[in-house]
Amino acid sequence: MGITKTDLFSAEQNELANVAKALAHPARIAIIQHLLKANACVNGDLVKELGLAQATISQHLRELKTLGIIQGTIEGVSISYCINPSQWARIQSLFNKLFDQFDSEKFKKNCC
Amino acid sequence: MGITKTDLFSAEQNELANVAKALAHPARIAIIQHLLKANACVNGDLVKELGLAQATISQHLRELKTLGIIQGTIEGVSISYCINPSQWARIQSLFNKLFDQFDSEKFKKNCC
DNA sequence: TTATTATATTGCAATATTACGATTAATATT
DNA sequence: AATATTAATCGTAATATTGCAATATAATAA
Repeated sequence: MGITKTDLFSAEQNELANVAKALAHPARIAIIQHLLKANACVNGDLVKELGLAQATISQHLRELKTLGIIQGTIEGVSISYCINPSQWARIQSLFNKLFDQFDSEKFKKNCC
Repeated sequence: MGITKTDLFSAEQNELANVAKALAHPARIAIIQHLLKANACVNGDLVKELGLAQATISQHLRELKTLGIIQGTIEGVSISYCINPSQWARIQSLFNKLFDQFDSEKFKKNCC
């Protein structure tokens, strides 16, 4: 089918899965890393940085924007993008909540 | 196309994207959470826990196994699953490396 | 052996994703 | 106004993902 049965899972499980999906492409990882490194706004020179077509980059940017991970502000003809700090913090906490469920000590004794 | 141009990106970017892809489905999140919560091996009663068909669960388990996130050991007729602690730690560190690139102080002053 | 139980694999349909050329819309420059 | 620049959107092709019924496989039980 190719369609996910979201109703079977909790809101948090679905949200985490959606965030993970946003990170599930190296181009989007690269875009995020670029914006994190710049520590500020960056014009759409991403097309030159990554080796993908303008339309493709634009599509990846839209996905990240849809999830609120990045913001874009118009700057004349071009557009400046940056990480949305609060959403990025939220994503970090979502992942940390998952990672924190892991107790490595118990696993050492108990695991198959 | 539906095919990712992995050659344009670094090994680490591709690995992180692949790990994110493994987490990019609520059923796989739920499976991982279940195994983390148990803190031990769990027989394949996941089919009853989640509301998906046996074939579907088996497919999700295979994806997680392929990435080394979970392990399965045969236990008579059934199979016991658990988190692979070292791979889980590695995944955690991959994400943390990404999150650590974010300097919230600089963003407060500088962002668009 | 035969049946039962648990899981994996196969095959398929429906939908999603990735990528890009072409086009469009908006602003700048001349 | 005419042209150039930048980025979004549309349309389309190729491939991937999700889900399940049906079947296969493997181990145990009767």
